[in-house]
Parts: sequence; structure tokens; C-alpha cells
Amino acid sequence: MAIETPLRCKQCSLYFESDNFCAQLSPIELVNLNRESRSAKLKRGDSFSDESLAQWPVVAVESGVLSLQHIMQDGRKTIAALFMRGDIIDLRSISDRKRGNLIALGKARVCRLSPSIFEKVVKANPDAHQVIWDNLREQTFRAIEHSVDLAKKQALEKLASFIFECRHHEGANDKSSSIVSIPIRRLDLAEYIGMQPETVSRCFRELESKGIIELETLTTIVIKNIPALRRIANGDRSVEENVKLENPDMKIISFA
Amino acid sequence: MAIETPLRCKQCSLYFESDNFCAQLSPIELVNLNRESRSAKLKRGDSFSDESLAQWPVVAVESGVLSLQHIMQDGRKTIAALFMRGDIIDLRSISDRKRGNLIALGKARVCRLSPSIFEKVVKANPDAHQVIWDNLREQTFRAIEHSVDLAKKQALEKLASFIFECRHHEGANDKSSSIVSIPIRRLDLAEYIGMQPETVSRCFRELESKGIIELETLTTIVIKNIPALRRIANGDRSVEENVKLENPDMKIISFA
DNA sequence: CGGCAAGTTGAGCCAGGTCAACTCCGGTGG
DNA sequence: CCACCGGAGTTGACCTGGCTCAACTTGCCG
Repeated sequence: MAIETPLRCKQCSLYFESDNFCAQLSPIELVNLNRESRSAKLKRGDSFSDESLAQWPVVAVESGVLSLQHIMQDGRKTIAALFMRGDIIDLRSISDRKRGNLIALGKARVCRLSPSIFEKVVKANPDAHQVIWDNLREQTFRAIEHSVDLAKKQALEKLASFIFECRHHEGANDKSSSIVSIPIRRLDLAEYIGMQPETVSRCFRELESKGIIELETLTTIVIKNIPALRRIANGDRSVEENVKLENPDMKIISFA
Repeated sequence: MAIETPLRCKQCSLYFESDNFCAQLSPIELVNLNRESRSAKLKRGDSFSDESLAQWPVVAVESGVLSLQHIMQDGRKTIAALFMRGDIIDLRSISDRKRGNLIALGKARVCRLSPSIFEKVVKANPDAHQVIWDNLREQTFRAIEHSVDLAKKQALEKLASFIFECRHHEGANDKSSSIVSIPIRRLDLAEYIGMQPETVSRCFRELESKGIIELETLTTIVIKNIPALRRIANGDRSVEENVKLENPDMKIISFA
């Protein structure tokens, strides 16, 4: 009798989307990996205990958003990284101090993988190897890209950058879509891009008042002027001046 | 006749330090990898052309400091990441926009590896695989850690953090050493931690005036009070208040 | 030993943080 | 179904840390 793909995997989106890790695996590999793994449903605020991470330091994100949070002595909190569907979070041999806390920012589904079986599968299966290798490099450059945003950009630019980050994540397939959903709360967003929630709110308003975006709901925005938003995100300060120059048309007329 | 390790590799520190990639390889693997690779000496400001990176997207750092720089439309420059001895920079399949420019911050030696041979060796040699996997994860978490510094810390805290980052890099062996050398210019340091060079200078002075560090030369500092510096780096604001409380001793006596 | 880039110092200003008051929304129980 | 409640988000007023600009000093390299 042929070996059957485990039911749990058959229902998991990581198995269906061909560019994800589990989709590369054979039924026998899935059975082995599945036997030693634990999937879990998380709700907002759920975090992984140190013991859990010691035993299952490899976490595959099936849906939802996870975050890596650092808390400073005086209570300032930072969201250092976001993880979404398809990310494989490998926390092996990362010292506790550097690691931070892995916390769900909303309802999420994850699969905690046994490191030894995971390792075995990766070594044996070149396609799977390729996928997680690409994913890890993607995570690295996402973090580096994020550092760029944080280092020198100002508030409006950071927010614009973040909107594109969201857009890239969800609608990688539909490049022309101008509807973007923000998958996290304002509070978390602020902590991720290193600003105050008040400032985030003000910046959304400013983009809206300039006619560049429209706030459909708290979690859904429509980009009305993609190139302008792109220029802001890239730190082209002339955008803001252009708007200033375009608006006073009436005044110029009044001089005539 | 036994296969000889290539002379170039015999002279390379990556081959001698047992925790580095090349040290895991057999002579035959080294010969193969070496044949298709190009080593290079760099001086400050040297950068890799896009064509060079297309052909050799994998760069091993033998000595010196490389940086990944992003330049915004209006000229603001950010150093998004630093790479030092032992780092393997893998830029394969990273889009140009995200990648930034790879630029040396001082004299440096690198080895540009053929991606195909590199891939082959990695797949065949589990020890080598382990080393570069660990290195890539290390890079990821270094970038995440750096994001934490940039997001919410203030100037003094970022500088303190950076000093520990330097200390960690060089003297990983000697934990009690209080002498730290800063391997990059003030200007580059400022761009890395997202501040102005003027502010960097002022923060160095402030740490010095508090007796926490001493500036030996521009590139060498001595930490006089490691715990205090650590607390500042971790964002414990009570440190600064403590100093304020300790200093006015004389005033208290004058009240007696 | 001159020339230039890097680093430092000072003065003034502004983007964004802080604090407080308010509104909005989703969940809960009567 | 509605009243209530608490947390999230928003708005306004104020304030300050760090950016900016300019002048100066230092250190490096020919």
C-alpha cells in the first residue's frame, strides 16, 4: 500500500502552495516530519515559552503574523521582525539574549518542527533545501531592508515603506492591485517601524490629505497614487515640495 | 600523489580558523572551489560592480570590513549591514533594488566564489553546510538585533550597543578585555547606527565625561565601567539618573 | 610641511516624542 | 437587542533630543 500524506498536511496551505517548504516533500518525508511535529493555533498575544522553543526551535508559519519582540529595561518595546505565511523561523543556537520573544500578533497557525527530522529532510531533499535556503536569505535581506527604513528615513517615509512591504507580502501575484490590507494593529505597526502610535496616525492622515492613499477601514487602505507613494518611500523629498507647488494654483490665478 | 591544498588557501585565514567555511573542506574541494574563484584586495571605497556580483554573487570576507549601503534619492546614505572576517555574503537571487551596494570600509581581502561550485560543495559536505547555515542565521539575527537598536533606542544607547557589537566581533575569545577597537570611520559609524557624525562625536564625549569609557585614539577605546555601559546599551535609563545622584555628594555634605 | 578630508564644537531649530483628553469600536452580559 | 465597558485609535498642545549649518581643529598622506 502506498504511503499516504498525513491528513494534517493535506489541509495545510504550506503543502498546497508549490513554493513552500512542505510542498517539496514526499509522502514518506511528510509522515516522518509530521510524527515529530506539533501544529498549533495561536491568538493575539500568545507567545512561545523558552522550553517550547528549546524543544521545537523551528517554527513554520502557516497563516497569520508572528513577531519577534524585544523589551528594554525601562519597558520600551520593539518589534524587531515580522514573520508571515511560508516563513520558516529557525531559532536553533540563537542565544536567548539575542532571540527576543516570539509572539503572535493575531490569530495564527504554526507548525513546530522537530529539529532533527527537519535537518534530515533538508539534507536529503535538494528542493526542500533550496526553499528554506531562499527563505532564510529572504529573511536576512528583509531585516537589512528594514534597518534601512529605520536608520535614516523620517516618519512619513517609514510608513510609506511599510505599506509597500505589506503590499509585497500579500499581493505578490497581483502587481497592479492598489488595495492593501495592514495585517497588524496600529500599536504593533508603530513598534515595528520605531515610532509612536500617535505619529503613525498622523502620518496616515497626512498621506490621506495629500490624496495619495485612502483609509477604507483601519486595516484596509487604497493607494490612489502609487508612484508618489513610492517616491516618498524611497526618500525623494521633492514629492512633498511638488504637492506644495501644485496646491497654490488658485493663489497664482488670483494674482492675474 | 596526494592532492595539495592550493597555496592561496594555505595563506588564507579562513582556512586556518577551524570555525570557518574553508577549514571544513578537503584538499580536492579546495582545489575545485579555488579554480573558479577570484580573491581580491580592496581599499576603502572599493565597491563591487553589478556585473561582478552577477557572476560571483557569493563573497567570503577574509579580513577587513565590508558594508551594504543604500543611497536614497536625495542623497541620504545608510549603511544597512556590516560584514567581517568569516562572513559569507550570499547575494544570489536578491533583487538589485533590495540589495544595495557592497562597499569596503577599509583595506579588506575577499574571496569571490563561483556559485555553482560553492553550491556543490555545500551540498556534499555536511560540516561546510553547517558552517554557512550558522553564518547566515547569525547574519539574520545580527540584522534583527541591529533593527532593535535603530528602532527605539536613543543616540547614547545606540552607541553603547555598537561598542558591544565591536567588542563581540573582535574579542569573542577574551571576555574580560576592556579595550575595543572601532574598525570603521566615524562617518561610517554614524551612517550605520542612523545618526549624524556630530551626534556620534557628542555621545562619545558624554560617555567619556561620565567616566564610562576613555578615548585612547580615534579607533581605540577603553571601557572603564562595563556594567554601566551595558545598562545604557540595554536602555536602562536609571543609569543616567544614578550618575546624576552620585555626583552631587559634595552638595549633600555642604548641607550638614 | 602644506593641503584636504575627517572629526569636533557651538548655536538654533524642528520633527516627532510625550502627555492628556477624547472618540470609536468590538465584545459581553443583562 | 441594547447598554456598557475597556482597549485601541485619534487629536491637540507642548517640549526636547538630535539634526542642521557653520566655523573651527585635528590628523593623515603625499
